[in-house]
Amino acid sequence: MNHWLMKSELDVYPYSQLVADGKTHWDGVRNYQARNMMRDAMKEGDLVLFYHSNTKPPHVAGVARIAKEGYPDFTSWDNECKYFDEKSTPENPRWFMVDIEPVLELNMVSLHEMKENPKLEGMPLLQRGQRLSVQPVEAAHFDEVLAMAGVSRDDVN
DNA sequence: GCCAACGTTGGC
DNA sequence: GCCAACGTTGGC
Repeated sequence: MNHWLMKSELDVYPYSQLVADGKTHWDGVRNYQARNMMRDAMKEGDLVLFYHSNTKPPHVAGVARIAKEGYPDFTSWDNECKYFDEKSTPENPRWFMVDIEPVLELNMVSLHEMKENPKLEGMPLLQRGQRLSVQPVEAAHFDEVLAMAGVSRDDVN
């Protein structure tokens, strides 16, 4: 199983909204690296750290799970949609998304705390200048973030 | 294929 | 609001 981190702006789509919705399609990603991960690497059942960006403090808010593997992002050919891309069509989709569902809300683990934790050294999220909204997470790092939130792997199975 | 200009992300 | 990082665009 692979592990991931996905960013969402708190005031755009918070973890609580994912809980309320029960499941959502992760549309609007328009970055090729992130697209490739969603299209090729994410597998159903993979676990995701759900991260709130653009808030104080930025933090991990919960665990989610890949509920449906990569498929074309239909908002990309909807010209009413802000994510419209004229180069993407149903016949030749340029952008992909996955579905995710909530698993467990976590006690907030702040970016600051994570930076202070030597066990998380090398985690992409903590690298200077990284901006990817979808990132891979090593299993050991994933477990350590869970530990910081006071839960264990067993709690998310 | 290079690279300057520009836009976006996102922490601070 | 600032600005570093970095992706994208488009002229050449």
